[in-house]
Amino acid sequence: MTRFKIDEASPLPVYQQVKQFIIIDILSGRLKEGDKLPPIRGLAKILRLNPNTVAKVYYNLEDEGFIQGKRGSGYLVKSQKQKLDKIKVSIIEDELKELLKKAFSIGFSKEDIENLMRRLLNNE
Amino acid sequence: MTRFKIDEASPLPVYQQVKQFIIIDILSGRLKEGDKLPPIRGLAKILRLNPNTVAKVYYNLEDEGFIQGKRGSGYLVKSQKQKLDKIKVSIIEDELKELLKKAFSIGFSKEDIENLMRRLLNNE
Amino acid sequence: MTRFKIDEASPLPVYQQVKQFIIIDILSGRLKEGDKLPPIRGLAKILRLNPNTVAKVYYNLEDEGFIQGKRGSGYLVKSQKQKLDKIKVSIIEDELKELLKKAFSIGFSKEDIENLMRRLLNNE
Amino acid sequence: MTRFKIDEASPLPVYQQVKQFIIIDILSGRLKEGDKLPPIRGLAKILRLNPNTVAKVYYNLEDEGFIQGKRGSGYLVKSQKQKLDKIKVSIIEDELKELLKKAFSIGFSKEDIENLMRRLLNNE
DNA sequence: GTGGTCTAGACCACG
DNA sequence: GTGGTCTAGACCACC
Repeated sequence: MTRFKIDEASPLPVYQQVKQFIIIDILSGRLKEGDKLPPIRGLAKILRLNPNTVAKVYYNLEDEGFIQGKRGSGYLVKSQKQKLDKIKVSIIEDELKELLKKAFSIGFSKEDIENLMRRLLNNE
Repeated sequence: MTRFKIDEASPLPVYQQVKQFIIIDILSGRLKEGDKLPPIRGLAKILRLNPNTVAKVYYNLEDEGFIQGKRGSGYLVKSQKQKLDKIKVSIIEDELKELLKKAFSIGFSKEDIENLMRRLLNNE
Repeated sequence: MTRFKIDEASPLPVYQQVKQFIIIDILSGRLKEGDKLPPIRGLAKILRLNPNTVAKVYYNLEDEGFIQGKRGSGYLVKSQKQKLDKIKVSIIEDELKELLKKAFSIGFSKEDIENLMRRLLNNE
Repeated sequence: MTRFKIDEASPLPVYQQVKQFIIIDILSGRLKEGDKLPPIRGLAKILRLNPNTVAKVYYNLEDEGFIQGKRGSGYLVKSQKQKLDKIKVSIIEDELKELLKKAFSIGFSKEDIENLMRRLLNNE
């Protein structure tokens, strides 16, 4: 469960990476509503991070409504199934929009993008 | 020329934002080989930034081969036409790959993505 | 009897919430001198709490003189009628003083408060 | 500016106390839109706290929309004047409602409360 | 000089 | 055993 690798070289701060991994686990359904997250200190040990760093991840996720801390008994996955699909689509859609905007602004045509997309989707 | 807005709230550092804008201007052809970039202090004043910040952008762009500083006469756009197309494609391709990876990992199917893409390309 | 809801999200610890509810029951007269409190394990089961948590509540209430534990026969409500009115007033008075202090410090006038008070007292 | 005293004995965590003080300063107008907050390390030194503790306060206030961090140049007060009155009223109103609820539930009458209020408002 | 991230580790409240 | 708070101090990115 929650098996992932920290990229030391990444410009993205460690705590953001861990946060991303957990969000993806929730959105993909690998972590379901009511599931218990690993304890802060436990996860910290596994990832060889300082407990404070993992705590920061959990605070963040709680702020954003993905998980819910319970005094003395850990964190549970909170998000309601109905909302998940909407979140998923909007995350991807927003990023894709940005990317298209950028592509157009540097001179890509609609066809260029369609071709690139087709190539990527069929190659991997 | 080079008219853009800094997003104070963005997690992207200011100097990265400015750098992005200039690269896009070059890749799009709005800034052509040999064009003179605005002087550091001038651009800094327009954008209400510290000159150090703009200087950092120019050093970066010079490092990456987009522009060329000339003692006493400012910075000129440098890049050779042949390279531009390659750069353009690889920038967009890399980001698109990342995005697709993410989409798949949270459960999108190939069809989901094709549908989303079609919708975005036709709507705006 | 003693029917209440724990607010998991509250910053107030669970045991404090339970304690508050019982004190209010005593001050309001719903629990009278000599009444028997539910057994620790029984109340814990009803509230879906750890018995330790309920035990802590009872120890606290005993410390503060509201109830009295009797070996083998549970806890009884203890407090003497004379004291109750004084306690009631001082609890409310202390909290109200704090609130007024706060209101004044952020710029409320005496009239603002009187108006707010009137509105609340007549509306609900 | 921002002159306050930490209550070591308070059950309220230090960082919450500092946060409260700053919010009150903003709501009262002592800190106005655009004002610069003391640097994290500076305030930490004055209050004899660890910089991390003050940083937590600032992160919190930023989350709640009261202030806005600017990379490398500190935090500014953000909140828009129009909103302030609304926030002020709702903070006090919510707390007052809770208090009245409690008072009624332990047997206070409307008159009891009006009398208490009158006494407090005229005494101090 | 300023904030952002991270580590190491202590102490306490809660369940 | 679990999270919450706090300290001390390091290192880096940004302005």
